[in-house]
Amino acid sequence: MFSRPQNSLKQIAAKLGVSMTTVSRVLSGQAGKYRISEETATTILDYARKENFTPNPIAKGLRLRRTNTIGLVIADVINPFFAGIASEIANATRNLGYSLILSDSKGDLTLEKQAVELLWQRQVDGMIVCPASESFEHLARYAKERRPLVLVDQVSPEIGLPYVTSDNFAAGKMATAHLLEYGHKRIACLQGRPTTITSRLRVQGYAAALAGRGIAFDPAIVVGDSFDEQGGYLDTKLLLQSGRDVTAILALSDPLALGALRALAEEKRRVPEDVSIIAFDDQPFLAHLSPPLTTVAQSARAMGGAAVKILFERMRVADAAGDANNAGLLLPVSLITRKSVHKLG
Amino acid sequence: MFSRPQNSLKQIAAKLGVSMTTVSRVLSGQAGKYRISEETATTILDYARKENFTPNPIAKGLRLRRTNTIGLVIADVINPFFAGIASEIANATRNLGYSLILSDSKGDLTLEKQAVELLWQRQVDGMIVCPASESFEHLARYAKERRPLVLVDQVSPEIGLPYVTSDNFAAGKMATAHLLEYGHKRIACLQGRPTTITSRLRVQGYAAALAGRGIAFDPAIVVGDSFDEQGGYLDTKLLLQSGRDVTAILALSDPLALGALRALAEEKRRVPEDVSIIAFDDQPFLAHLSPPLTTVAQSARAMGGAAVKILFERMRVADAAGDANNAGLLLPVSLITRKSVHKLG
DNA sequence: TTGAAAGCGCTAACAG
DNA sequence: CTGTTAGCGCTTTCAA
Repeated sequence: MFSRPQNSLKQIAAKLGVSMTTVSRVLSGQAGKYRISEETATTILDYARKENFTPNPIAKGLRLRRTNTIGLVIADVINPFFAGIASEIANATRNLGYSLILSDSKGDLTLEKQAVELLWQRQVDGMIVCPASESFEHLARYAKERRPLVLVDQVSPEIGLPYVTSDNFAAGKMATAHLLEYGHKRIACLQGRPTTITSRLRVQGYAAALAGRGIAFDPAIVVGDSFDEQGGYLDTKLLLQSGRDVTAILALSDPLALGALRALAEEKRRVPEDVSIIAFDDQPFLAHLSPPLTTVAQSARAMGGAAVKILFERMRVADAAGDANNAGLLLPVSLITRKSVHKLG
Repeated sequence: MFSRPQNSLKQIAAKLGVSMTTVSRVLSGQAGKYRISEETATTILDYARKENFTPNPIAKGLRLRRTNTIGLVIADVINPFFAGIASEIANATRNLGYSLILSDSKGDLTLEKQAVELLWQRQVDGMIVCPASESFEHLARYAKERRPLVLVDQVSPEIGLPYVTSDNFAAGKMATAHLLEYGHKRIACLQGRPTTITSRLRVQGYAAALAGRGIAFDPAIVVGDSFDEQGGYLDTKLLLQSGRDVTAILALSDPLALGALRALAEEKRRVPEDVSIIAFDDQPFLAHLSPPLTTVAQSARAMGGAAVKILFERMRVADAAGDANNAGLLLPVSLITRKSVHKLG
């Protein structure tokens, strides 16, 4: 089919008058180990170089039962946060000599399950998944099977799989504390999908900060059920029209904050004079809004990088009697202060 | 290594008392063709279903010389435009039963070359690449070898490879014409990397629109050499401080527009009253800036989808005496009018 | 209607 | 220092 005929160990061996074995050994850097003569080795190496030959990874994979391939299933590559994770993972795995098979689950649990199964079938040596939803029990069996699999972002410590995520509790608490310091007492929270682990933890952090100041948690101003712009718009609108007297809004995602901004503008509330706002996930454009938005930043790159590190450690000790010390990593978050929080009183 | 022992055709055959061959045929839907008895077929199918068995794709790949795998090399997954393309490609290929091997070239030509080579080595059945730079001559040989490879975004018709990109010339012309209609005559252009095909075509469109109105092309106000925010900031700053009297800026990317906005704010020019601005690539947040930015939208999703269609067509006719009618696709762009263009006079 | 056997390209015992 | 051989899991002649 292609005009460039793939040549093989066998062909090279024939042409050079040596055995396949020798060629194989030289090409896989085992010349030293088998004490193959300098001369033979260079002949082979030169020829391979000239012909631009590399052993067929498919055949290798079949024989070795390892494919030098990592699977990544991600909820939604368009989302810049996930894109950041994916980018970092792509680079890190490449640098380690692995190829990346990417699967986008579109936030759909069924697709996610299929993707994971397909990837194992494809014999990936390891896998990273950003669970699409709040349920990842379907992944539990892989923990038992001791497969190299690490969870990112949406995680559950109980499931017995290594993971890396941000310290979402601290994030919620930190943002709320900031608002509190600036004199806010009525702080609404746009919570995103409440069944989501990240949402729950952030809201818990929010509640903890409030409790620290002796302020009651008011369920009426903790609202929302999606992480997107539309949700932020709608819930802010409802909140404002309900006449609840909030002086600040904590939006648990960037799109949520965008939606809130739109609602606020429509309702003629100035930001931050009338209503302060803090966003989550520091996308570059936040600095360019008016006003520039104060936000809680989590590092997608750090998450991706850490996931790869943990995964490869797992792969290394996979067959060793690894005692599966469950590497769970909680990455720190930081508050980026800009101009969307107003000092009260 | 894993507790779940992969079972194989051989094992199934043994357990069921039939031959591997039969199992293989049934499982690959060839039961009819070989007139295998209803009974045998269902037995095998049931067992496979129960055991959740799927033939090892690696072995299959080795035997069949086709891996059901597509390669994608992309300049930068974090860039939302490329992320959109990647997302669409991921979904489309998945729906067609293919897995996607992703490689991020980081906009680096060397990495891109390596990625492409590695992917062919990995025996991908087809490949899509978004060239990182203005040079893609290194891809020319694949055209000669008649490999299924399609270029996206940054393309060159002469190279003999099928491609899909936006109508960049029309895009530049359309945006400029809009400005012209609104009475602008001194229109600066933040051109991004000028060696880039997309930049060149858009600037040509800009020039054409100007020429259509008998306005001279002034090289002094067509500036810049990168597509990022920093570049937009710097070049706008210089432009303003040089005292050139521009009334509008055409920014050939979103980040460029963001940078321009920052510079404009610093220099106390109001948008759009003092200076109008049009951006490129419609990112969701553009609607949330103040003012909401008018922009030229190109559909990343459409590009990804089209690329996959063309690729699979190519793959289908790869060995047929395909007359290689060079499918080059120019996707239409559209102008999204918001509030950043002021009517003059 | 079914099976035996060869072989895809590679590596790893085992044997010198 | 080098080679022979078996076999990874699959599909496909060829033969029955």
